[in-house]
Amino acid sequence: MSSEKRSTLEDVARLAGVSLGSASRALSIPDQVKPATLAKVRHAVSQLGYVRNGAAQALASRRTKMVATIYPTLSNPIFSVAIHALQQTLWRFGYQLLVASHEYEPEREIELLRTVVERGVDALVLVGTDHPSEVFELARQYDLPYVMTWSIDGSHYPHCIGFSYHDAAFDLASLVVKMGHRRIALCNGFESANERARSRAAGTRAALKAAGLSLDASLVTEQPFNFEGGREAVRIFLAQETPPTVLICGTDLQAIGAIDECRRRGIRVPEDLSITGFDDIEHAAIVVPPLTTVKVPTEDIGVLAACRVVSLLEGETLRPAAPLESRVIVRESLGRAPEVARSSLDRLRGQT
Amino acid sequence: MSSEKRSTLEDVARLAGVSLGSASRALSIPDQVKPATLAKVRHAVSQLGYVRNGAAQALASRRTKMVATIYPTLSNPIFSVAIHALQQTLWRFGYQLLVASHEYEPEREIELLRTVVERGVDALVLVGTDHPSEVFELARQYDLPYVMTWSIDGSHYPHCIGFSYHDAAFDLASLVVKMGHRRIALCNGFESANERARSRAAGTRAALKAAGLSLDASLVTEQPFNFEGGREAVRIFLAQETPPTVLICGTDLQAIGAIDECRRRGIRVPEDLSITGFDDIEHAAIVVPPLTTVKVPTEDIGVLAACRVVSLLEGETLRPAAPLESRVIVRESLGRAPEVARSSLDRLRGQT
DNA sequence: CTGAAAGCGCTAACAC
DNA sequence: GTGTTAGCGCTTTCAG
Repeated sequence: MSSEKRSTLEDVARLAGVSLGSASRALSIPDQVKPATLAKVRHAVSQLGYVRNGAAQALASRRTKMVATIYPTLSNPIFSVAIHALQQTLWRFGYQLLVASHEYEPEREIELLRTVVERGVDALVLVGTDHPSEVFELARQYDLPYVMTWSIDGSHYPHCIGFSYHDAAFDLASLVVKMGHRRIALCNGFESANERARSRAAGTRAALKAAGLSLDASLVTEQPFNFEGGREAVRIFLAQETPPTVLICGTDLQAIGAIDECRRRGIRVPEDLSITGFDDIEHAAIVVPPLTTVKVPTEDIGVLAACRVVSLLEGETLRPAAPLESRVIVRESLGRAPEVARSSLDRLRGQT
Repeated sequence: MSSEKRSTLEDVARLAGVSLGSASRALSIPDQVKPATLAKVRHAVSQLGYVRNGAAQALASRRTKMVATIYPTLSNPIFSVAIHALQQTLWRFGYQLLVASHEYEPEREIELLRTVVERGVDALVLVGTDHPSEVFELARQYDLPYVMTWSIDGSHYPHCIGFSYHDAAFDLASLVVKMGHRRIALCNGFESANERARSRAAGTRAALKAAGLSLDASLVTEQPFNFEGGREAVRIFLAQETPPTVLICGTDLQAIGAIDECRRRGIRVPEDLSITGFDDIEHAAIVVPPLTTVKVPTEDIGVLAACRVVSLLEGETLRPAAPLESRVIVRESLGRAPEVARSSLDRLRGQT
């Protein structure tokens, strides 16, 4: 139990009166050793408080039992929930999770990946399909299996766990149109290096087009995926000659920020301006007014990505996974488009 | 740039025409090799696309350049922000962060720690001071330096980065008292294995005592640190004969849940019931009504913990850190205690 | 400043 | 089933 120095497998073997090899096997493939040996080894292990040396194991076996995931940010609850699910599930299979985040900077993603490769991981879980080519080169060079999460789109990557942002956005925008909105604004995230943002925009545009509408260029903005991004969008669009009647946001975080900005300015949601979100974070149901948004399969993404990674690591060949479901959640932040002149808003804004 | 198999330091040395040892030094202690050698090695490295093998390095040097942190949960934004700061800062010093969460189960914390030790980490960042004794035993046995975060209390651990939950709670409760409240309810987290929850309760009690008041046992509940916990507290306390006029919550998450529950029930905040939070997450300012809470030094905790860990790892001897600051943030969710009979509430509840 | 060489602790053939 | 042994790729003395 005590032992000043960390004891080694050799100590265990000696104490158990077996060879190094048997001791090793007893620990990693217990059903290939005689029960008696197993018992002796186990006893010695607990007596010495022995703990494997991961580095040595990794060096000799060429597997670290670690998988890395590189996320845009941990500050969006949607991501922390998925990461948690990922971690729990990997853990259950005996794998550790190395988490890193690049805060939406492609350069940093490469750096992180490089470090993580150097540290030694058996596989990668990436967010989205749009990555610098260096990412794929590194993965190939060290033949690291990788699974991509969140997005399932036209890209033909073998292992994607996610849903169609295009379709989800399409469904939501269709509802917006159905509510009578014609002057529709979009607060998206930055589309470069983010196929989810692009798919969302595309899905939105497709829905408008299906209704004979289109997205006015002056009613689209790219903002950070946080409260402030949504606030800024409200400021931008409400300063316009003819403000929109609805603001479609790329994330709930933006939408909640937008709602807050409206409250501060005395803009009523949804009477003066409807607002929609995306993700259905827990807060979406609580904010006032509750947010109309798209529920995405956050938890499942984490769990299924973990399962797939493990399968890949165990050498299974898997066919592409089916897309998961997303669903529009109707709450109060989306209302009918005002039929008449936007009198109250105009009043608030002082002059037209 | 290509190379089918991962190249080794030996390949680099050969290509550079130097010895293995020199190549190794060139990479880790560049200013102890002749510039010419350095250049040759660097060139070979980039030519081969060489990346160190972390496991081998760890095995030989007995340092992994990884630190692990074990958090209660990632679902509280206060934690994900701190973790992000921790990670960024460690990264800057060349360390990787291994993140794990135990969801407030002490048993799991031990398991996680064991795995993390086995994997090999150079140091630990723990949350709070209250941990199963196994945690300390393991840390000692593998002499892993550790720093404890968030809480600074009477416990005499050498490396704590945080603030006094007791004092923070004291300040907040003092304000509550000053606002005229006498019937005060506390929705705390589970106090076992959580000295932060205990300190908060103690601080609250101390403030009441200083005002000649005390916390009625029937007005204290332990709930999970999430929305639902706050909701439940509202249900419990409002069902009472004489409901409280204020609900002090252990986290903003609980407070926001409580506010939501009130809204659903038509209880006005703060007119019928005042509510306070703790943490000052970004949402606290946005919820309606905005939350009176305690701002805690989230970011600093991450950054300073990282710095301290690195210092320890580099062999510096540090004296205990000074406590960080917390500050009461006054917003609208805390109002004056109603002077008169709680007529409106009573009406809502049907009968007294 | 550099080269040679001895491990770090474990796994994975390979014989027995 | 079990013991033996040769590395895994790197760091780190120790001479020179």
